[in-house]
Amino acid sequence: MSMPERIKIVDLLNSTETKSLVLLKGWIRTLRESKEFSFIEVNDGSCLANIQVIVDSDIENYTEIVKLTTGASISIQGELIESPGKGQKWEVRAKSIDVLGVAPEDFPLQKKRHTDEYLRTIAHLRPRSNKYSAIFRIRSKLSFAIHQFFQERDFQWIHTPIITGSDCEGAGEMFSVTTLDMNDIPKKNGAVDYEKDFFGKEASLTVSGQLSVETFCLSLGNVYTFGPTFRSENSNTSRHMSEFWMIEPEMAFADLQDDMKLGQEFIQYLVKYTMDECAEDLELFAKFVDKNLMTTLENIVNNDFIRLPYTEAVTILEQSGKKFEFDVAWGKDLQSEHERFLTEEHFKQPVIVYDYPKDIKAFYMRMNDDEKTVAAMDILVPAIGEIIGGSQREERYDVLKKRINDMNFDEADYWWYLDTRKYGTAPHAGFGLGFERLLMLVTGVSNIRDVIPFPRTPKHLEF
RNA sequence: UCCCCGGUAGCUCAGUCGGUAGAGCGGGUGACUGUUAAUCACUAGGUCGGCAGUUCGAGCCUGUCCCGGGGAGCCA
Repeated sequence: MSMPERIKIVDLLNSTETKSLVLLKGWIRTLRESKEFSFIEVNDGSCLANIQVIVDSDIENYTEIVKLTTGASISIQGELIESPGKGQKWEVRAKSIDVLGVAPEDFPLQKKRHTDEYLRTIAHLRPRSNKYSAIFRIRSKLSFAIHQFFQERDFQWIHTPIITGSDCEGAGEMFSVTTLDMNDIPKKNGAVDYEKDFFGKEASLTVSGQLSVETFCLSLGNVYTFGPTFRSENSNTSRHMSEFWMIEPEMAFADLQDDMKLGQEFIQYLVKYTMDECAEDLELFAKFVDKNLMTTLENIVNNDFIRLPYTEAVTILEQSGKKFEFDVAWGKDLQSEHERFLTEEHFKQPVIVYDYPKDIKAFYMRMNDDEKTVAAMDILVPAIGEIIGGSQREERYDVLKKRINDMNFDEADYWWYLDTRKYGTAPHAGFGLGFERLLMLVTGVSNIRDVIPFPRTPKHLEF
């Protein structure tokens, strides 16, 4: 018989019939040895479950095989049969096994639960564990679901630039991009002479694709970005990273109500998608990471989000009788503890707070008729807090120009942004959703560093 | 950046009043033989985060630095 093609373990486990000859390859998760025959559990990353391989002692390299340890990679040819043992439907009776790569005794992953902190120090090996392989399969599936959601609704995916010369993105501290010799920086009148730099001007990594994507919104209609985003804030929390992925939809001829509707539908779609398409992986999180996970997810999918004007949110907080570390007052931004009270204790479900005081929000948000608030909205979810921040954008040329001047920004920096309002302006709205925060919501994982392959945070650039 | 907690074997942790180091898992060796994080026996394995100090004596007390975690701010 000729060498069969490699079959993935997920396909073996979903098999409906026995197979006389299969070829599978993977990494040993555990090996139970005896003199006459042994059990090897093999995982190839195609699914959470392992397949059990039976090795009879009469195969030629038996003594070599039984000395293998967790982590070794092997190639197995054998027969797929119904398992006579309990606990699994199928198993493979090996005819021959080739060792592809051994794993010496200092292999850092063991057949037991490790802490997330430890696994973070071996981020190159952690996807070989059950929990992390599940996270990264879900991450991949959800990335696809994001495109599917928007493509089904005729949103165009726009690739906004990673390197920006715009110092007006205004969403946080930026990383510089330069080819200047840091040991010999050219100066002009005491300041860095950026004319000598690669782009001939100061350049940075993007903190948001929003301003760029707005120009496409006002031409292609409904658009979105999905890509990496960089912020050099010195944030040391379980919810922030220096490099993360963000989704920013932007809808033409849309107002804040449309924006809130889209935000809710988007989150519900993605949660539902995970429940339907990643059920086996999700079960691991419901069992070992967050016992209430399925209840939380079902609550999100089955109920409309609460829509709450900022002013009413302040009233609720003031009348709650709850002692907060930070005072609640109209005009002040809601603190984490306030947001958590609203979504976790008071409503016990996602809450959309909207119409915030203008002084605590960005210049591009649309001024409401009361001249005191802007058409902004934040979607708050239990355990994470803010997962979406969005707004209807100021489309009125004069009003936008005045806001830019009132905030002492240089109008010249915003010439192309203002142009979009000068020529055929139109109402539009959008939001930003942190992809990793969504993954935290869906999996119950409590530290954002554990839902991205190699986290970048202040003072951490390993791997 | 600020506040709090922690750092002991490869991993997870215990360590009493300050008297010089322990367990489980993992590794090795053997037994068992349809197991399921198998089980049983034996065995190897330590700069107690670094440096300085107090003390006859420090894993334990003091100072300082490094690292990790939780919370806050900034936000997604």
